[in-house]
Amino acid sequence: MGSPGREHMGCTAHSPLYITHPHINPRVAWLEEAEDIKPPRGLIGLPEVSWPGIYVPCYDRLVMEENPWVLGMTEAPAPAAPPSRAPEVSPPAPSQAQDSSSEVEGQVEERCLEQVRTMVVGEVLKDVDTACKLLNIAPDPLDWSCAHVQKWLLWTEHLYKLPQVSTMFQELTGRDLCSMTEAHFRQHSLQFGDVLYAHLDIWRSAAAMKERCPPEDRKSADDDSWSDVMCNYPSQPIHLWQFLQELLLKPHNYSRCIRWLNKEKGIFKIEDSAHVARLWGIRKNRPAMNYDKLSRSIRQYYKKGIIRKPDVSRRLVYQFVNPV
DNA sequence: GAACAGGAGAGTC
DNA sequence: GACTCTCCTGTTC
Repeated sequence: MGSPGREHMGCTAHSPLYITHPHINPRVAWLEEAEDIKPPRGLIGLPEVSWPGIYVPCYDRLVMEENPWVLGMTEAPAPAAPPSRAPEVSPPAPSQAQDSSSEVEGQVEERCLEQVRTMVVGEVLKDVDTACKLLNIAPDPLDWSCAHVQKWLLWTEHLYKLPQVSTMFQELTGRDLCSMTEAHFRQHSLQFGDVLYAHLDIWRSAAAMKERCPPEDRKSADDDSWSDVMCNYPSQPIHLWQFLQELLLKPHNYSRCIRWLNKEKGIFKIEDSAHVARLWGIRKNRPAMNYDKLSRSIRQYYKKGIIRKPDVSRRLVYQFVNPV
């Protein structure tokens, strides 16, 4: 990708993500610094749902709760490899035994880290994919128009509860953004320039990774999210009902704001009306969108037979006439 | 007070 | 013309 600011990203013994992918963001690579875990400035406060592999609590959860195998492997290393010689061979000297045991532990740790790395990178890519689909923008910031940049800024503002920063980056294309250094970002927004720079860097890293690792190679990891992006690009206008279905199909990310009550019947509930309206506003570049307007648009579907109220009408509950 | 229902006009593609 | 946004009034929960 050859973006500025990438030159400093050297590969070090303490940056395993670099080993997996030499262009990965250094702000992501801090993950393995287990002894001094603290998020970089740019990632403080990232919501778990959005970047589950990056935020420290998520990393803990990933490793300890969702993947007990990691814990198990760390606490009880796999048995040592069988001896290569006959049993009568005298046991190794204490120092040798220690060496071989620490070597095995090292290998186990290495394996654990490798698997965690793969998961983290996979999560980052998946979340970038999801955002691309929702915003209808390309995964690579270099391809963004001024409108795409504004969408991404609004999205980032919303997701990470930043104050309004999009106005400070007007009239800039994705290429312009990518040519800016962190100092330039700070010039536009003294307080949050570095945060935005960090997020943009994650996107650039993800795009670089996709370039190096084409879809065929990643099929086993997350083929559905990848094909999502490929099917939705280039940009196509989206209908509200399609957008709602997209959210419903990503329960991992959006079940807190919208979820199925009965998927077979197409009945869903909007749990957080303001959030859904905000997402729709970002998607359509309508900052003034609210639930009142969104629900009016939903009601337009009544006549068209796309959405209706379920037989037992409940607040914030709707039904697709033709379930997914 | 929030959600719901629907009319009406305007904007965008 | 289709689709959505926006504003509005009135009703229901």
